[in-house]
Amino acid sequence: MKPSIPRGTRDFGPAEMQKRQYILNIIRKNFELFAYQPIETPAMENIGTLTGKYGDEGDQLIFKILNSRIHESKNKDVLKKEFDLSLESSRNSEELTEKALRYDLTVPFARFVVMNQHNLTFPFKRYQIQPVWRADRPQKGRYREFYQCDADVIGSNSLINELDLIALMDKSFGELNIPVVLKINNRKILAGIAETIGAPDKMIDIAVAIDKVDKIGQQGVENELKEKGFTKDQIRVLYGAILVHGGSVIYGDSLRDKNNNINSLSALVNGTEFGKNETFRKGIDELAYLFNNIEVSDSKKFRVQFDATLARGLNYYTGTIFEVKTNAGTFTPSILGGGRYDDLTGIFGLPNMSGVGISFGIDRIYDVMEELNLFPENISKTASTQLLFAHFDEVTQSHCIKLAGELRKNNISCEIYPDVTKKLGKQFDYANKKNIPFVCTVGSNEMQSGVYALKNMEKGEQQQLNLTDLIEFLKK
RNA sequence: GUAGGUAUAGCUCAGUUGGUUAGAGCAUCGGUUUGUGGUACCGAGGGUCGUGGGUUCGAGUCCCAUUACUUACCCCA
Repeated sequence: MKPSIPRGTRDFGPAEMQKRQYILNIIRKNFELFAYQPIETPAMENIGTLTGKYGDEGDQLIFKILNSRIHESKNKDVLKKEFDLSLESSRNSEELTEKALRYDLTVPFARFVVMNQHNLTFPFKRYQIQPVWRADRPQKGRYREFYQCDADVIGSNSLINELDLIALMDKSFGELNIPVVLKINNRKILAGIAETIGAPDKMIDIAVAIDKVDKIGQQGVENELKEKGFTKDQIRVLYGAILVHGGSVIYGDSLRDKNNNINSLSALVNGTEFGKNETFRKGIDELAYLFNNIEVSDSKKFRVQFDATLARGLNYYTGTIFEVKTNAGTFTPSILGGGRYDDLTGIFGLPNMSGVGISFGIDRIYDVMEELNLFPENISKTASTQLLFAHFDEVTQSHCIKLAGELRKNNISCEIYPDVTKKLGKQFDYANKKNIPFVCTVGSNEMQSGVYALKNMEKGEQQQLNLTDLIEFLKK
């Protein structure tokens, strides 16, 4: 049988893992620095926990798990009926699939919070680093299994939490050395717009259409809106707010334009029909607060923009929404997403629990860093084995076991060439290929004298050292 | 769901208008070299050309189907 793995999934070899861990370590360190606490949840959830939270498109991308032992069911007639219905339309049948793989970390977190509400101190700040699964069609930067690194705080309405998360993003992307743009919007603004033009349930349609203005132009957006059933009048009013200001959907650009951001916000309130809508004004107020209070360490590396077209497909967002993209290179997918959800726990029976969080997508961060060549050069050498013991027979090999033990006591990473061979060349070649910088050759002479030959593989130099000196030398 | 592209050795790929026994580089193993690697030279193993059918005297090459992979749209990390 030819070995293979499901499409959209990947294996990671040692070289890739070293880079992935480099990214993970920076993010995890910052999560802890900002006082978020770790949790983990199961890979699978009961399917009812997940459905209905991600929007129609999202729900269809949930990986469902076929119930086991359906052949033992006593209700096969029901199963057959359910199966036939499932062939006709997209639906959930708990007779067939009562479990599913998690689609993100936020919804399982909300479920966790409700189940553990009496053991948690609120506001609760948690971080979670685990894989998620989506039944998407894989392509560049899009995987069916990938890691999310989430930081959320739940049980607090304060916009201080948003500022905290912005500082966390700034620091993390700064340390990863990725130049990024943080786009911010507020679902209340989108909701206010939808209410004003008399289509309160079509907020997502509006945002999705407007978001494409860069790609398909104003006319294209208009056509798409018409297709979605908007009238000419509605579209005209919409354009009044969204496109009139400089012809762009982006109002401010970076913190250096802080005033520009704020001015354009107030112009929206005072100069358009939308200003009369309370939800809209609330959204603008919240955004203005954030722009007035954002502090970032380096506004050249970390730019912040208000983007009125930023929508995000997930249903549960209600306030601030975040998205981060890199602005360098050709591969520029979103590498972080997040936002505020006012009532995600309500459906599980715990209302009035506002939360806000972000999710780093390390698989795409990896792809971006690879393209921009942002990994440190020495990354492959930093964590690898320091020394290989080469030998000639069973006697000298077993002597190496003792020596390796001594080195490991001193935290020196080393290994013994596992096969017995007289061919030193083979053993040196092995060290070479594994990037092991030192080889210690142990023959019968060395065993008797206690003085070993230590070779520096890079320089080709060799020196004679006893065990104590050997350890001292390698410790440096 | 829609539209493209690709499939030949472990890997990356050549393979001409259809024509003898399908090639190269890298990798692997052996040798030159039985206590010193990277280089060099010599040699070896490794292929039902994704699968099934068709056209033809003859198919890796042309046609049809099918599967897998891949890219873009949609949506998303």
